[in-house]
Amino acid sequence: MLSQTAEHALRAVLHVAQYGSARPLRVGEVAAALRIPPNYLSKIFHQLARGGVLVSLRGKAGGFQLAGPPEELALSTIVQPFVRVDARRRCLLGWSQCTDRNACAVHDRWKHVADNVAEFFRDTTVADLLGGGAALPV
Amino acid sequence: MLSQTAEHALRAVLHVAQYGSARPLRVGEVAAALRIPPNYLSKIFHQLARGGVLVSLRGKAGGFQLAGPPEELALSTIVQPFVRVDARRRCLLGWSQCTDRNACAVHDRWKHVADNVAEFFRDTTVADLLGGGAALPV
DNA sequence: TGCCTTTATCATATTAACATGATAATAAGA
DNA sequence: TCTTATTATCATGTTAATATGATAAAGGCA
Repeated sequence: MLSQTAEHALRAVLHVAQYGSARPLRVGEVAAALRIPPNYLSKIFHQLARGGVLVSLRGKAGGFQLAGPPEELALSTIVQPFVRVDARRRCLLGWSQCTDRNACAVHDRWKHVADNVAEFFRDTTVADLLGGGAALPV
Repeated sequence: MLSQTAEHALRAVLHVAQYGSARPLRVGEVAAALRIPPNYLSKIFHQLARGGVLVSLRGKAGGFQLAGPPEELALSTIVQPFVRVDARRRCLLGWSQCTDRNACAVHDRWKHVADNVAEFFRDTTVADLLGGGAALPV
């Protein structure tokens, strides 16, 4: 469902949201906690910073923190830089001209399912997940 | 959502279902109609035959046909040989031990969405799509 | 049997995702 | 200013998905 990279991003942002409110978290700390290759996570964090999800602080006592309140951070925002927005992929059969008006054979049935997925990512925030009381996986 | 290979499989099986009732369709015909590389489709068809979706006939007047009635052919059956069944992937956060009892932070919310997707593939048949009257994309 | 057409299979190339390693730039503090 | 800790960036390696090319095997038919 999500690429490995997007999954790393999601887990890492949740980690920062949970443990990074007092001080910025270093890439190395987060990478070790989540078993993500440090250099790889470094680039993911950099992209998240460019995307406005995290802010970075260089030098001693530096690291990454959430750029805004968890209540306003949707999962779709986190994942967005890592999913290629490919028009072909919006139709199950890869038909680029597939719209409501000009529908492919699976369009109507698939639309409900796809919309459901999109809503999940759009409407679920980091705060929703942290508030639930469920533990974050390691 | 689907890999390129699974998408090819789906489109090709729908094509066979629509045009292959009178006689078997050759790989080359289907590949040309759907703009899928012939050698690539050949292997996809072979896998579909091994998976019981298609039957193959060699030699002159050979080709591929549906192995059973379209009413009994679910999309999940077609796609199954081409999606790796990876336990890690069943949890959005990649947590391999994520179950209803031992849930990750997104488990409950994600479960509904994922179940919805699984139901779509399980409950939608080839007949459902052909009967709708909508054109098949090329 | 011999020929043609088709699927079956093996070998290899291409591309993108995933990951690692090394170095540069930046910031804080002694 | 110098050292150290950190992010930023460049270069490269690895792996899996995607795709191509060539040959082998099988079936139908004169």
